[in-house]
Amino acid sequence: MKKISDSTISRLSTYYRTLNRLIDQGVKTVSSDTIAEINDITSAQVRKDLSFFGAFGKRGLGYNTEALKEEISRILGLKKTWNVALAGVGNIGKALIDYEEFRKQGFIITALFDRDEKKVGKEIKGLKIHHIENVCQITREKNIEIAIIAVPAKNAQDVVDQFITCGVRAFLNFAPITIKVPPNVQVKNENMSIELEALSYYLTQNK
Amino acid sequence: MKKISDSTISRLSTYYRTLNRLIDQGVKTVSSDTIAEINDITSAQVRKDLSFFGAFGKRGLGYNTEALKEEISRILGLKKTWNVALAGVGNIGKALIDYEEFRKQGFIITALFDRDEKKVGKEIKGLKIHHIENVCQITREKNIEIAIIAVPAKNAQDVVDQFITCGVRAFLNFAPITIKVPPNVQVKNENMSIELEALSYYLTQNK
DNA sequence: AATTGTGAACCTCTTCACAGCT
DNA sequence: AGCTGTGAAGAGGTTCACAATT
Repeated sequence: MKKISDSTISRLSTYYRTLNRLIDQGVKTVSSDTIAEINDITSAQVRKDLSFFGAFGKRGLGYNTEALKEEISRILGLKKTWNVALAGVGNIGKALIDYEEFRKQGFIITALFDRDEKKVGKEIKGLKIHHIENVCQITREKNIEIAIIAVPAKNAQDVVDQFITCGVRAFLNFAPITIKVPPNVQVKNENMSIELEALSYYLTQNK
Repeated sequence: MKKISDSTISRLSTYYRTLNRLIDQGVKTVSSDTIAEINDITSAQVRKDLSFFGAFGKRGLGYNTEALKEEISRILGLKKTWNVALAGVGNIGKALIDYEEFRKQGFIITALFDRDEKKVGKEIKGLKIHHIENVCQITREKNIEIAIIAVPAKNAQDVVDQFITCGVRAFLNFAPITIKVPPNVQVKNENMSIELEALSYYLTQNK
């Protein structure tokens, strides 16, 4: 399949949320123009993004909200639930365990890992904290497909490498460091300081 | 000044981290090639990014790590500390209060807000939780320049609007919704579900 | 000899604009 | 009449490749 850009994929996610909200409000049909306006983009962008995957609208009418939501859900692979491991049970990690939004979209944190002996063996929300050494055993048992990396920067590459040996191919990385992975593995970064620094840059330029 | 792309700015942040690490290791001089390799990009990209702001290297030699770090720090506006407000003291919000990385880069959370009467008046880490109604008073008192939005999606636009009336022009938004702002206001999004959904897409395509 | 700084070429993403369908 | 789907044009970002400098 033709390579679709990251921006298109992340916009599909926002359309998905938009559609959910519209459906909650009882809206049955929506135009690309309305979706665009809600998300501060152009309607051509919305139509182009969708066109990579098919022709889901009706000319003159727009899109059926329920049907389009289903299509996007299928495209993004949200028809199933995903078993997610969380490595690093610090501040950020603990907050993510309770993060409703993940669960709602079908991402279920089913395994916790840490390197700190004081934490290993304890439970959080009914989930036992495992030592990172046992990553392969647990990953197999729990059928983990995605790992969230919330460990300190200096350990992040190591931890990812271990998960990769166990066959995990998708990572959400919170450590402020570039993780190196082979081409068949995907890393998405969630680097909150980078965004704050962009704001700092903006305010500095526009004093 | 010529408009610099968001990607250039966020790469500057990663160069900044890279330089800090190199300096810690006692490295005095670095080439664009080394910086590139550490961050999995091309050396031309590194040089081009820096060239928008000046000529900081020496041909044949590379860049002085300490000097380049100072330059980037100045460009990004990290020479000062920034007073940051946090709206929404839920899971995510609480984790951010303790997030060392922010403080280290000079982003100091100095005011907390929530709408929940049960939380208002309480303290976390010595910071009193204020009602969102008092946002202008506190924002002025504490000289807030950036606000982190960690409230539920349905309240996010409202809360941002209130901050804008008080003169705040930079937002880090964790709510999974597109915030509308006038052109002189900047919003950066930290939407963790979007990244997970991109991983879900990737795994679904590459089964 | 090594490495920067940069115009030009290239590539990718976005927007335009309109034919085609409902 | 209204709105989609899309080829073509346009804008923007990345990489090339090499002259300039240490």
